[in-house]
Amino acid sequence: MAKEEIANENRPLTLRDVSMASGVSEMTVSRVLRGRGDVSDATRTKVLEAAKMLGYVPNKIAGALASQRVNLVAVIIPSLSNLVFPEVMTGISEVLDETPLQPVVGVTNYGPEREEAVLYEMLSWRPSGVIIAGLEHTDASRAMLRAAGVPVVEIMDCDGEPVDAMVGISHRRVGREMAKAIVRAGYRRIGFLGTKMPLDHRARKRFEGFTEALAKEGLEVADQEFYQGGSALVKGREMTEAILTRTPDLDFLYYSNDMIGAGGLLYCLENGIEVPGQVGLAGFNGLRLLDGLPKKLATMDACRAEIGREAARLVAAHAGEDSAGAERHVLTPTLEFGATLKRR
Amino acid sequence: MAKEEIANENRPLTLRDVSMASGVSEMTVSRVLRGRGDVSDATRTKVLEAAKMLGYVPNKIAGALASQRVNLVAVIIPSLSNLVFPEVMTGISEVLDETPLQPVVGVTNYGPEREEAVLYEMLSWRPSGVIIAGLEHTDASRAMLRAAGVPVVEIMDCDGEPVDAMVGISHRRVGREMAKAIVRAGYRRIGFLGTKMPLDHRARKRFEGFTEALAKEGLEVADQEFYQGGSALVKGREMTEAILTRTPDLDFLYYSNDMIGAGGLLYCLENGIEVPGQVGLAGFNGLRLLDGLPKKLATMDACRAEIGREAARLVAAHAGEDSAGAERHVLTPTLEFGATLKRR
DNA sequence: ATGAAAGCGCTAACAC
DNA sequence: GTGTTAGCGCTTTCAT
Repeated sequence: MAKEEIANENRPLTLRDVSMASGVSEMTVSRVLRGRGDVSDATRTKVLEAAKMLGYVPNKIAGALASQRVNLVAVIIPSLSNLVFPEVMTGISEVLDETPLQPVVGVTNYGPEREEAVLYEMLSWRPSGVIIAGLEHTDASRAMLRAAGVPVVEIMDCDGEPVDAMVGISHRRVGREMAKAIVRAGYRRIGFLGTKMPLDHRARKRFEGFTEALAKEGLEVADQEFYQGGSALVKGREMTEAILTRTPDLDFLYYSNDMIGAGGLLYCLENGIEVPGQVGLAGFNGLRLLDGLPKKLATMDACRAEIGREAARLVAAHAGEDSAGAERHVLTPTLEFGATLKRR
Repeated sequence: MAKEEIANENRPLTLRDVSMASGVSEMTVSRVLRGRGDVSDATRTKVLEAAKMLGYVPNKIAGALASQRVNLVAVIIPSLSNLVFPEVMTGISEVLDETPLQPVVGVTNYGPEREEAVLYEMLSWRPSGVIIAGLEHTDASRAMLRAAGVPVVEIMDCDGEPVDAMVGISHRRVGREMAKAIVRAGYRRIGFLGTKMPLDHRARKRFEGFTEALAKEGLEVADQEFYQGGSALVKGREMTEAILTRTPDLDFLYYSNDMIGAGGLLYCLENGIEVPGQVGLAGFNGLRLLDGLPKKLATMDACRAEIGREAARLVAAHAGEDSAGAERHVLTPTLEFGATLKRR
């Protein structure tokens, strides 16, 4: 009944409503609700009951404006459908769950302009920190990140200069290591299959590292194939068929991600191509999702969850400061031979 | 230089800074930046230049408090790793991109208490709408949704009573239709394989619909197997082996999702079990991700992207109102026979 | 077309 | 332990 008396108007409840319902000052109500400062048990109980009865939900907008504090961390990633990014998110959440901080996700679809817009939008909410994928951003984006006055952590990649802190792996190195392992295993006629996306800098760097290391061995990529969109598994099949038809003497196929690698693997198995004897295969990412395939694909782990965790730790550790202290964490992916790459 | 003079202190820029830099009142600066009201071209240019030079990013917290408007839509889902939810998100973004609204994601990990906490947190930012997965929520959550005073759309499911609007499919019906198709195709010894999760209400409803329809045909599930965690593809293999070992005369396996179904399919193919002659298989979801498998798995589409789009449309259409008009949109998934279910 | 004043709902800082 | 006062950075409203 008291409830109806008070909440009859259809406007959101405020601290004032709780204050009136409980007969306690707004300030004390605020203290109780935030668990700050000393409040007598009697008062606390009164307030809590009133708030619960009314169904009061605090207004964080007003709170944030008054306190100049926002417990949000902006997380900016290229895509959610890439599988890799949900795993990064999981790592981030894991760590932030132990703190008062909350992640808020923005998705750029691999568009630099879109990234700029998303970043602008998120910064306008004055988050306590920013975690952003990649080191390549527009000048305007970099300027915003620098001027944000909060910890900024660029993740996934470490081939380049971050604005503030950085947590990632070297994709150039991933490409190089894989090339070396392939050559060491005795393969010589090597094909590359990847995405067409010119904006996927990390895939590009892997390719560059790969060709560079091959060059050192006096080799070059014998043939290559690129795709865009569609089901990765299907594309992996199609590209594999195409490249092997065009260049039948290839003895190794390096895929820029595990999904297309899996498609290629299925194609080979179905067409009686012996793996890894006749043709060796390798991908990138270490997706657990694919664990149940007929053969385990050679790959290199992208350290996704760990990158998320470490980035979140950095932001949490530097929350309230104006930077993440320019820390640089370089993780080292391990090569998994699986059953598609000879162990030399 | 003017920049340094003004931005020397290390505090975020405000409208006032832009006002002083441009010699225009705060109010007019605000109008320019929001594109509201009549402002002369000369003034507009002056303001825009000043803002750009300073690198001013508006403070949405203050803006939201003053205008009592927040262009955020809370989207609450159980998980990001489920593959299904990123697709829903894609549908939502697609539609909201055409509006001033922005999605903000909260993840509950299938925990009702966690959902309650996430919802409370998001509502405290006073979003313009809420899109939330499922119809099952704690009493407190339902109370919050009812009291939110904004459009609320419950998605994915339509077997139950929504708080406000609802966009989804009937999982009971999905289970029933699949059972009917299986029986019609002549299968009689039917096994069920699914998640253990007692909190995945939609999986539970599919199972209920399935057994109910079988019962109408005088049949019951001959054996069942449940799993929890781990790689779904691997689990699919393991469970399939287990159930076929225990009950070798099964002639059909119904999986509660496509990933474990795919694992089962791979197991059967490798072990010389003829599909769909000796054993038929079916899953649920219609994941395009799996398109390149050796055989296409029978499944029913969950209409993920379309659900996202429709929910976003509803929220957008009712933005500013205090409900989404209790609309109910029931989508009808179609049965895809693939190559693992005989076409009767 | 532009400006001045008031206040959104909360919290910091300071009284008592 | 509790209350009072004064903003936080914007936008609304009303004046000019």
